[in-house]
Amino acid sequence: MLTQRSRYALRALIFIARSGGIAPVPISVIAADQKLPRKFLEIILLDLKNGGIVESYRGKMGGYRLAKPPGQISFGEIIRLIEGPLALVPCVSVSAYQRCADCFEETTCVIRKVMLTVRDNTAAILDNTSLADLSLERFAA
Amino acid sequence: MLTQRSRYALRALIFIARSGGIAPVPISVIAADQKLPRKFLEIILLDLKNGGIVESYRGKMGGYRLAKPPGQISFGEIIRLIEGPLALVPCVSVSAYQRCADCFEETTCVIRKVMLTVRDNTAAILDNTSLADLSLERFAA
DNA sequence: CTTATTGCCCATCTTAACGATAGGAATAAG
DNA sequence: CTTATTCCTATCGTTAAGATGGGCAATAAG
Repeated sequence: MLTQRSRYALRALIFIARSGGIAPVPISVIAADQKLPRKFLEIILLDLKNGGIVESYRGKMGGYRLAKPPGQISFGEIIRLIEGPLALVPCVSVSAYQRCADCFEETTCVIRKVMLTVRDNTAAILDNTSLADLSLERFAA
Repeated sequence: MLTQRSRYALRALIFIARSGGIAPVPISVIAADQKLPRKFLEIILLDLKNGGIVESYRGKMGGYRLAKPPGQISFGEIIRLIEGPLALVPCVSVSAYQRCADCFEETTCVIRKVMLTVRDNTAAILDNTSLADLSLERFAA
């Protein structure tokens, strides 16, 4: 299961993408429309900013805007940034590889083989779905 | 990421499957061979027992044995039992469906669509891999 | 310059889950 | 009876998750 943070991040970004103009979207607008806890969302958007997914503008007329074209922001990137690796075990993570504790032989580990397949499938989907693929459909989650 | 519990469960079950005889395998043997914390493993095996995956025998010559043929014990079943649903969001879980909080319209939610695809792919892999598919290869995780 | 608006930073809080360990009761084999 | 084993209950420390509140800093409008 994803954490709330990730779900909130996805919803906020989709909302921003759909509001997609030149003008940045203030956090209060995002929170109100998507019914997300305002203060909590602040922290998440800050992470998204530090991760290079959104840019922010302070002061009057400020808010948040996508830092890249929506087609270049994939679900995979968002989830990796907020949630961590997509992999179910550390030894099959591409972005955050780590040998499993007490692993005998990684190359022949059958658990690893299965988990690697899962990871590759998951990554293929999430990395190939971007904020541009969402059209105008309504959403939540 | 899976929890340690799930990894331990998988390793223990694979070990039992490979030791696959009539005699039950005592927890101490599993823990020693797989280098798992004995007491912690106890709790996990108890869950596996209550979940109908293993059966246990007390007293001398006691231990654990698979409750079904290895071909009928899938990774999916094990992980669902120990870890919870495979789905990344509650609204796409088959085994533990739950409407997402603050969801507007489930049918048109684009996040849901993507997550549903991921879940189906993941489930297809994990439900079609069983303890019988592991042959004699060495493993860890 | 003043002021309203907005993001940014810091601190705090509660709750639950995770990972793990300890001790003793039940039970079965010899 | 002794010994080996599972089962049950309790406990513990740590961390993450989810969330809120207060005030500072920047910035644009007037």
